[in-house]
Amino acid sequence: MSKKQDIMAATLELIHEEGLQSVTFAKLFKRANVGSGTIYNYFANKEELVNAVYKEARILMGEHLLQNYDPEAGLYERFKCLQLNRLKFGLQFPKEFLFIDSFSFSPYISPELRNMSDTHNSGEVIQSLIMEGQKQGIIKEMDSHLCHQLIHGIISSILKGYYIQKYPLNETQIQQILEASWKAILV
Amino acid sequence: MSKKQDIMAATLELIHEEGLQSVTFAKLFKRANVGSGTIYNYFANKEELVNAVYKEARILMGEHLLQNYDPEAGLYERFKCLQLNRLKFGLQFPKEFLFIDSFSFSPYISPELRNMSDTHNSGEVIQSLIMEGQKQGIIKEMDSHLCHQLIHGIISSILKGYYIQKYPLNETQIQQILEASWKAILV
Amino acid sequence: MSKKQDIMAATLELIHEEGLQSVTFAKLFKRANVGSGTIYNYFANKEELVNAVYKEARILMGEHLLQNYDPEAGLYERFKCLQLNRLKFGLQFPKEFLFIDSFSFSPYISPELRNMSDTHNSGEVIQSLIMEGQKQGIIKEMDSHLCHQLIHGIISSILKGYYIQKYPLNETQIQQILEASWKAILV
Amino acid sequence: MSKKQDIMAATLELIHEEGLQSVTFAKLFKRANVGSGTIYNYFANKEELVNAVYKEARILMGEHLLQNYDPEAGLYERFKCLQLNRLKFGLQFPKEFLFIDSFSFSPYISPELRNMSDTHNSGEVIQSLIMEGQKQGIIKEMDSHLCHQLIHGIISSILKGYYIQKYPLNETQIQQILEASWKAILV
DNA sequence: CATGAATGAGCATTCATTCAT
DNA sequence: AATGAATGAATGCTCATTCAT
Repeated sequence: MSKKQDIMAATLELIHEEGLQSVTFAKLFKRANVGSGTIYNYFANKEELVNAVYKEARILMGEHLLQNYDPEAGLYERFKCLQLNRLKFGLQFPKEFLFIDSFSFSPYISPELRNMSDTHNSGEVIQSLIMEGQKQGIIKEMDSHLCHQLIHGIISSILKGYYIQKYPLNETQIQQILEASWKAILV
Repeated sequence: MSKKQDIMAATLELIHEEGLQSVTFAKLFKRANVGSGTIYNYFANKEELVNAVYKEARILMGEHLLQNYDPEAGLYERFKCLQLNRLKFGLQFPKEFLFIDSFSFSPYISPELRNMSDTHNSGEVIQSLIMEGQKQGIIKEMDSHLCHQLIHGIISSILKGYYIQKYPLNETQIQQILEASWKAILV
Repeated sequence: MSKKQDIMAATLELIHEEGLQSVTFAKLFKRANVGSGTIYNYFANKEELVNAVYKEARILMGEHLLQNYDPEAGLYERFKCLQLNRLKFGLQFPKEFLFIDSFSFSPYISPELRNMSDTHNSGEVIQSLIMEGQKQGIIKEMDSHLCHQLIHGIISSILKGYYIQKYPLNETQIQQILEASWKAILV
Repeated sequence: MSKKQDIMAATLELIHEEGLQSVTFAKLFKRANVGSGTIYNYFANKEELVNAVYKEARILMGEHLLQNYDPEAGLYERFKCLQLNRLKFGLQFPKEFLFIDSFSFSPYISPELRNMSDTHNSGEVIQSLIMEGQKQGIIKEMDSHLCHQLIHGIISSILKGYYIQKYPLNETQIQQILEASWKAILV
């Protein structure tokens, strides 16, 4: 692995373990096993580093959100696929998921980055799915952003409870969550 | 207002505006209009101060969560009351709500404080409401903590979207959210 | 005991226990059981307080150095009396002795105070005793201040070793010390 | 000279001039001509710095105490050599001598360091010299630590008087002191 | 590219001192 | 006379950043 990747991996780990506020460069260099000046060959400063880590995590998430997505499938099938992909991403990449969740509203992340469209524009896919459902009279008429936020919020919240071991998340629970989030927005 | 309250109010404001990591004592003293040593008459260090602010916010929230709660009312009525109280608390006290939301899983907050039971134990009220509904065959059988997390998560997520002005939250939207969170957990 | 004496006693105790550099007013007020402003009714600042404590210790020592001194006694008798008084003072008042020993050369103590003549001028008594012995050909001819310093130094040094329990100091040892210091300055 | 040595030299100077209690980092950095953070590349904190300076001074003293010491020489010759070495060390290195003298009983110096054996164990050499003299019936029978303390005390005390210019210390005085300290412990 | 000693602005915290009560 | 909350200059220390090697 390159020095650059060592540094970014160490950054993500440390933020996950201790929170951004206690991630010092001293800890970072020790963890990444690089000299203290090395980072400045790759990043102009701490903020750029954190933003790069954020961007990488967003790209990774974007790659997962549309996996196995079949635009030809039924509305419910497509909905379930999107929700499941998000949930599975959170289960597989907890550090990345939490990092994105925490920093998406942080002033530390540049606005352009925060609003970047995920690979393949998964955000727009969800939005149009919602509007399509509403046109068909299946999904309740409401502000599509509100609706979007609602179903994302369920996944985020469930994952956070899982991370702190409030409950297990096996196949049964996962199906319950997908159904619940679907029923929440039906007419 | 006492100096102690000045300090705590300034702390909450600054955390809301810039995040904990950029709350320096210099900013704090300027905002609270006190001398730099004054805080140490009330708090041993920064961590104790933040914990005190957290505790106060939790107490405030606890006072709101069970307002107008009628234990004799119907299941749905009681559910709506609890969800509405939480939503209204978030609307009325955005700083306190976000602070609690962000720090409830932070190592900065002492475990005892994090697990404090809210005034009147609103948490238990919700848990038993869920179990009551499950016994009656109204609410879907699932891990009650999962169910609890799910309905809280909807409120939190919706509020965060509102705070960054993704959509308005007036009476129509509020009713939609209450219904959506209810339908999500029905059988 | 008056507040003023409480403060001075606490000061001496704390200097003895932890050294001047770690004697803070906070510790002082706690130990003396007075309010933090009280000291300023008696002393303008910390330096004045320490100087007052020094002066009191010097006065106390001065009162002991000439006890039972018989100007009519023989030279050796008088010498032994002076040395014994100094030694006994150190044994009876270790805090005062060490405090005087440490601060006699410190810039913290005002020059006037450092050079104060002890009650009854015990310093001059010793100096003239030395010169008298030199005139009689009993005490070696040398700078009288050097001689004075030499015999004082023996007592100081022996006491410091005793304080840290290097050896006991009972009647046998005391007699050995008096003899040793006497022999040191004989012709 | 390296930065580390610059810092240690400045520390010793400042302690000598103003006492430990007034050695602030601000003064230290100015005197040593280094940046304020530089010290932390070498010492974890102020206490470690002072201890390092103490250790260096002790090592320097240890190197001087046994200079020209001839184990085959007569008892008096050896005694004079040891006393003279100590006295000359104090004359040549007043800062180091006073620093060691003041801090040897201070809680600021770690116990391990305080009890370090000087290079070549000069302490043990003196102890065995005393015991040898006692066996031969030349030196008075007394606790050997007491005896040791007595002859060291004379040198320390004389040096302190010299430092504040109470008297000169040229060849005549030095010989008087060596004789006096020898006579003090004879039978 | 990679390093790490050196830096100094900025930080949390301490503490002698003041002053209204 | 006695108090202690309030103060802010000063302190020890941290840490992102620079730069000569």
